Amino acid sequence: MDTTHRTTDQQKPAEQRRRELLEAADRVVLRDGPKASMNAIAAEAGITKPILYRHFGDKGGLYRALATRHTDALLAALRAALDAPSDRRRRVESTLDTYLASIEAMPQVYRFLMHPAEESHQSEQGFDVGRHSAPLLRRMGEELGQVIAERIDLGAGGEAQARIWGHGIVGMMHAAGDWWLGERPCSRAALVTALADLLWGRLSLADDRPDGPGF
Amino acid sequence: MDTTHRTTDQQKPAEQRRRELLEAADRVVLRDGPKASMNAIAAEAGITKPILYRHFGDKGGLYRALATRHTDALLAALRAALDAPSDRRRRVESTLDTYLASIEAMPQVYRFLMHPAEESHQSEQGFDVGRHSAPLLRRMGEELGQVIAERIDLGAGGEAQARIWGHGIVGMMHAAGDWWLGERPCSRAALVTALADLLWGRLSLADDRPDGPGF
DNA sequence: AGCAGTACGTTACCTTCGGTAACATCAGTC
DNA sequence: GACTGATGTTACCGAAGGTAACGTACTGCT
Repeated sequence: MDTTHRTTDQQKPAEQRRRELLEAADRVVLRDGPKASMNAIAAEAGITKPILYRHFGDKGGLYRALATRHTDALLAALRAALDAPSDRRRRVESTLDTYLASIEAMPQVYRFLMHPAEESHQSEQGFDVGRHSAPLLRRMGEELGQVIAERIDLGAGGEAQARIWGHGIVGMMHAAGDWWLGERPCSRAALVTALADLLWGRLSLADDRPDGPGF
Repeated sequence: MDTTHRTTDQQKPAEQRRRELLEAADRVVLRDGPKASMNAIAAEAGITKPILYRHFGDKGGLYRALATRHTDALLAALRAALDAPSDRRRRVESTLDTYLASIEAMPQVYRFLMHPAEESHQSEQGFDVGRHSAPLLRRMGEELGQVIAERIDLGAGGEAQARIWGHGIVGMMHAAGDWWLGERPCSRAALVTALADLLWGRLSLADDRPDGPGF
């Protein structure tokens, strides 16, 4: 009963502490890349491992908390772009550009979220991100599908179609963005235009090459 | 000099042995999922760890060899679908269906290739696949981009655009397929049609919902 | 004042895994 | 018969995730 007093007194510092730990983890991940170990994170936070485990349960818990911070921000930005008051094409381009700008702005975070042990030459035991990146993409796909279903009249079976498109478009965005971030073969604007063109059916409209059968 | 005799005598069994080991690894991966350990694979092959390391260098090497077997088959199937003698839409649908049929036929292999430690409740140290799934998607994206560039006349800057589209389409296919494989929300044919429709620009052609602004 | 509870923190340890060194064995060659 | 080279073994290392046991400071209660 009277524990409420104590707990409320402690809960604020607890949340605060949690935030500090997450920020420390963030710093380590940004510095050491995805091969950051629990020991390293604990050291950066000025504490030791068991505290991390008391706060986050296991490594997955820490990662989940860490990922949520970033993915929430990304999702909010995407929702804003999706809700902007302009025509459909512009909104698609704006959404694509928002996503690409985000991953361009924080490539370290992005790589951590999406690609586990990228540059670890020894003992490739990084954060097991493959298990968590999928949920992120799923979330984005589901949300986009929902937006499509809400906004566009696709007739019978439109909701199913909208979900498929949501996941498909997110996957397209993700794969193209990932490749682009690695090779930087063109400007962001060019990539956005090309992807929007693809979504706008230019693949079906382009002429065949004269020398061979059409694709 | 005369070592040639010996080496030729040994090289055939060596290749054979390698195949046996790969098949054993395959079995373990299919059975134990992605949490298969080198010890488990060696045990399944009836040998011990160091032999695996002599054959494949490190875990990445084993995985690469293992992945190559499957991805080569997949890529060959995709190439065949891409080269079929029919119109562009049919070929796109056929390629999508080939990919989806492949991952549907061997979901275990697919999950192993794409998702690391999916269902490991303890010590999530699986094959570090996130590092290798990307290269597979990259390869597919590059190949598709090349095919698009070869077959379709996209005017100036067409090659860059074709590469973007290649990676984008592969990403779309992959993400939608991954989601579909997990939830099975519809038939394969329906998924193929929906994705082909998306690629054919139906997103830009559909009407807005009457009650809200257009997407 | 003295006591119980609770969160914080540490050291020391366990297990598992990837990876390797050292040694043993059996084939064919000179 | 000694030599070479591949195949196989046992035993081990280091690093990682994760945990148990213990100590400590602060709190409110009696």
